[in-house]
Amino acid sequence: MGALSNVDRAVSALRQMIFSGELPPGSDHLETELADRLGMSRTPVREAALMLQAQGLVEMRPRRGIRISPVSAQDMRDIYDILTELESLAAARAAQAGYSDSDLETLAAAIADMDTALAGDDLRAWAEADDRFHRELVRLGRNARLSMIVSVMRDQVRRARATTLFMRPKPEQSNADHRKVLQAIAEGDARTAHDVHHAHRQMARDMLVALLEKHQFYGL
Amino acid sequence: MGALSNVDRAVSALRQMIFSGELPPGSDHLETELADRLGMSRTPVREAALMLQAQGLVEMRPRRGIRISPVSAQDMRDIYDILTELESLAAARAAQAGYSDSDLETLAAAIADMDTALAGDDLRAWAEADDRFHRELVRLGRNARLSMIVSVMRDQVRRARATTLFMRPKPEQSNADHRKVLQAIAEGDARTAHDVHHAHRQMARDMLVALLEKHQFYGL
DNA sequence: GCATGTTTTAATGTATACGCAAATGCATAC
DNA sequence: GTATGCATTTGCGTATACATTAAAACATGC
Repeated sequence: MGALSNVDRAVSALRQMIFSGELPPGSDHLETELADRLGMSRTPVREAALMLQAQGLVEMRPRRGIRISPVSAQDMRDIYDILTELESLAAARAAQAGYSDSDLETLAAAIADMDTALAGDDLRAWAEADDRFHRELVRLGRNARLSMIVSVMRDQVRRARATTLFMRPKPEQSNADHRKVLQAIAEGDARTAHDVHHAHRQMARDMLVALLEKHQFYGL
Repeated sequence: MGALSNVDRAVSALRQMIFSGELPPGSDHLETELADRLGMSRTPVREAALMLQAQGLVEMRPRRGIRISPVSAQDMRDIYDILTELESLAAARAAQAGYSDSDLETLAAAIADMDTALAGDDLRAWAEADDRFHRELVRLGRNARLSMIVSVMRDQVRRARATTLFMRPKPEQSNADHRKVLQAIAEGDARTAHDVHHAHRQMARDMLVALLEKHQFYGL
């Protein structure tokens, strides 16, 4: 009942190492090396790698090792395009679902937290609350598959954002958008929820891609 | 250099068995059973199952075996929603890409084939050409990740369509939509390409879901 | 009969063994 | 110095062994 298998541990550990930069994008690692590092045999490492491969975090290439996927500016463009469409759909569906104000508390709280973080210049806290907002938004859209796809895409975005967070303009407009989306959902206005969120994400996309291209973060 | 591994073979074989109905939705199968059936050991079967699980075709549940995922009407609704958004995005991007008429030949051919099939009442040929049209459309959108997600979703749709193909109205309107989309792409009209395709898919969704619910194909 | 605790069974998760083939290094020829 | 063929190494794909542990079967008490 210690319910977490070695495969689970390997998945978490590898994700952690990837997001922390301990395993840099583009680097190769032999199955044996990772197995030793994680203190287990090759089998669970291979299975974990297979799962991470399905999510686009690594690529397994025979004899060259497990490669941590690089994320180019082009990748980020593609990913944001998908994210934009699917999150906007979720926003529309959430509006149609007719949630009560209490159902929407989590969203409101996330917005408030972003304001606080912004006032205190705590970008890390802001990013966390921003993530929380978008995660909850998608959850409210009530489409399990969509949630899963979006979370995979968001993982990729997180990798890019880690590097660009401190070089971009303070996201002041951002929260105004969030508020509009929340209001539209509360009012059951699917069209507005969709369109506002769509524009919001498209803006974010253009900004991030511009930064990535300017600084040539091809590896990350 | 007989480059195809047992894992590859297992993936193809299992997919084939799933789509053909040899492994019916909702049925459970032990790893050992499948391994015997495919004439290999458990290892490649497990790895194949892991991949198919990532695509939502099976679920691995400890001690209960590998379950072929059932697809409920609700699942189909969710899947079509995703498909609709992503294909429409692809249509818009294709329109923006400024393809020449010769680039769009494959699309035109698929449409022509659908007409022929319809005239000859060959629904199977129609379904094949329809698939071809949508696959090419997505490809023209030039977003590899999006293509991958869409193809996973389409796999699920295919399972449902197999059963409903012969009980629905002849898809006569369908090709008119296809033509409009093609024309919009040729003219570089992203908005129209997007909207027409969006409406097209939404219609298909409603029809399929209605059929599934009417006939209670919960298992499939 | 039904519920509860105990034994048995067996499917899985993981480790390990091993052959093959790809990559690497080396020697030789030009 | 470069190229070609051969030998060597080694990482991976797969099979297999085995301990763990959830589920099933069973027995026992009410």
